[in-house]
Parts: sequence; C-alpha cells; structure tokens
Amino acid sequence: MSTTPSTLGCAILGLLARRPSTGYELARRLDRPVGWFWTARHSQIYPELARLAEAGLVRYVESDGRGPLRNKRYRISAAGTRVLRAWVVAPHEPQPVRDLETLRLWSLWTVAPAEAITVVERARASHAGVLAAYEAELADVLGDPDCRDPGHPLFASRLTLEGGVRTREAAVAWCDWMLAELDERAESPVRGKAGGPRVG
Amino acid sequence: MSTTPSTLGCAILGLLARRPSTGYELARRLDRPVGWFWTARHSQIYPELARLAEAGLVRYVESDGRGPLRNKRYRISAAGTRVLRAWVVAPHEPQPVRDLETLRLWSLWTVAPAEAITVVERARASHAGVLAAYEAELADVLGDPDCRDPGHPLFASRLTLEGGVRTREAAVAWCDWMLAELDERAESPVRGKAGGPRVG
DNA sequence: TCTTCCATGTAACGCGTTACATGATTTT
DNA sequence: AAAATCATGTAACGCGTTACATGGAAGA
Repeated sequence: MSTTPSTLGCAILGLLARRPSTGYELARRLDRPVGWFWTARHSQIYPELARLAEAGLVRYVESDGRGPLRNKRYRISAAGTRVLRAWVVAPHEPQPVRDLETLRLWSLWTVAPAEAITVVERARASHAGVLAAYEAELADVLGDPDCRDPGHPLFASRLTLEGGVRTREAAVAWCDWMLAELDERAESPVRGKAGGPRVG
Repeated sequence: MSTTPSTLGCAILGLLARRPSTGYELARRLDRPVGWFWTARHSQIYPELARLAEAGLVRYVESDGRGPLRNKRYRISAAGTRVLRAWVVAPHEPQPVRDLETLRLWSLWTVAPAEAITVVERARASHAGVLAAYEAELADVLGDPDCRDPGHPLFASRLTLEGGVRTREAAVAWCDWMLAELDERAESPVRGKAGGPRVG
C-alpha cells in the first residue's frame, strides 16, 4: 500500500521517534547530533512532512504561530513506527562512496610536495576538529545510564558516536602517516624511474 | 575567465591527467579504483566532457567508431592541468557527511536486540568485503616501485588506498565492538523505566 | 542465435541547495 | 534601531540516476 518513504522521510521518522518536533526544530536537529550523519534544509523538510502526514506515518497538532502561519507539532504514528523499524532492519545495497577529500588526494601527485603537505595538514585539522566534537558529544551521552539500555535512544546515539570517534581517529592517524611519507620523500626525493635513492 | 568546473569535471580531469581515455573508458574507470571514492554514469560523463572541451580544459581526437557515432579520445590540456592543480590545493569547506548506514544505526534502539545484531552483522560483512578489495588493490600498487615517487600517480593511489584500508579496518572493529555490546545487553538486559526494550 | 561488450548520446525524473517571501518576538 | 531567532512555506536551479535510443563486433 504505502510506499516506503525516501531516506529523508526515514531520517525524519527517526527524529520524531525520539521526540515530537516542529518542522523548524527538525531542521535544527538535523545539524547536531544527527546532522553528523545526515543533513537537510527546512525547504526540504516541510514538503516531506506533508508527504509523511498524507501517508499517515506522522500526525500533527496545530496551534497559533508567532508568524503569519500556524505552528504544527509533529509526532510519529504507530504506522510510522512500523515503517521505521522495517527500514532499519531491511537489507540495503551498500551505497557508493562519495568522498571529495579522497578524490582530491587521488590527484595529489600532480602538485609539488610542499603544497601536498599543506593539503594533508588541512585535512588532518578538519578530521581532528570533528573528532573533538564527537568525543564531547559521546562524553555527554556516557554520563546518562540510559545509554546502556538497548531500547533507549541514547544507546543508539552511543553506538553511532563511538563509530564516529573510531573512524575519525583512523583518519587522523592516516593523515599523520601521509605527512610522514611526504616528509621522507621531500627530504630524499626519488628521481624518475631509472635511479635515485629508493627507500623501503 | 573560466569558472572552476564541477566536482565531476575535476574528477574527470584527474582521470585524464593519469592517461587519455574515451568517455566510455572514463565510465569504466569510475568504477574501480577511482570509483571507490567517486562514481558517475556515462550519461553524466558525456555532457561534462563536452563542457570541459568547450572550456579548453581537455582536447580530443576523433576516429571512426564501431557504432553509428564517432569515437572521441580525450586528453587533458595544459590549462586543464593548471585547473586540476589549483583545485587540489585550494581550501575546501568540509562537506557534510551523508552516511546512510550510520543513519540507520541511529534508530537501532527501536528494534529488538536479535534484529539489531543481524543489522550490525550485515554492516560488518559489507565493510569487510570492501576492506579485502582495498587490500588487494593496495598490494598491487605496492608491487610497483613507482608508488614511492611523490610525482607519480601510483603514489597518490597508494595514499588513498591506505586511507581506505585504515578506515574500513576501523569500521570492522567498530562493528565487532557493537556486536559485543549487543550480546552483553541481550544476555543481561537492562530493564528500562517502563520495562524492557519496548517502544511506544 | 542470443548475449555481451564497445561506444555515444538524450530525456525524464527525483533529491538537494540556494534564494525568495512573510512577519512576530527577543536580544543586542 | 538593528539584528538574530522563531516559524512556515514556495520557486528556480543543479547534480545524479534511470531509462530511452542506436548499432557494429565478438563470443557463447
């Protein structure tokens, strides 16, 4: 009957399963902490909420708004919860990776070593910044004993944040490794295929 | 004068900087190994090649094709190389992450522990598969001494593949950690405030 | 003979971003 | 007085996917 909603629809259902919100609040929640994994603008959220409501997956109560339009506070319905659960457990094709940073590094051989080092240093700083944010968020979550309960939202928050910390730690270590490689080559550059000091 | 091309345009320039190709070949190369970080269909590639040619960033020679249309073999121009280098070293905004798998895990608290374990096991298998492919590819690259030369394409291939290996290793370890957490909780479940992993 | 590969394009559609539009309340 | 925040929508545009369209050569 009801077709499975879009990924954004499922993201919104996941947000509303944790607590009811207005469209505006959803837009803000799709920054931090969910926004670490998925983002959307309000211009995308309002139409999607209308679709979800029409499909019976969410309900809303209206109230007088401060602006010219009425406020709508949405909550997930029983049918919405069923759809969300089905989406979580359904097998999914592994999505193709779109990693702009790695794509740039893939052409790093075209630039001078000094510039290459700058590029990698910037990447490292970016990863380190996100890592710090993840760690702070995770520390918050760990302070609440509910994060040990597999049926509590904070349990899932803990899982995803732990993943974020681990992958960003790996990324920072990778950048450090690249910088070591670049330093080494910059000090004793390899000249062409035919000669030069070859290492390792 | 010439506006910076789209990300896809820069991806294509990066491919052509390594070696000349036809549009068809580019479509295949955007599977493996570049396709690990960026993908595109031929329906997107052909128009983009036309735009790059018009901007003078690539050139092509035509020849008789086997089908009804003429073959075009593209190579990067001097201007294209300059644009590519500038794109590699330019500072870029960190792109928002769109991670469908983590988004799903973020709602993992809504499903029964047994189902949650299945979800994580599937994720682990997926990461492990990609990891194996990266490792095989990296072993290939390491067999060529050119991969130590910072000015050689294989050097950049080595950097990116090393990053892929490291992040996927971290992802597999993360999944194992999650499975341990889920097993632990499944054996001695925490009873929430309302009792059990029940979702309203 | 049928399928796959080589090879190049166009068209329709969906998702996502930026910009447009409105207007009250709170903070600086 | 000006800016930011709260709050909800629409419109235009770009990127990406799927499907449409064509047709020769090679292999099963």
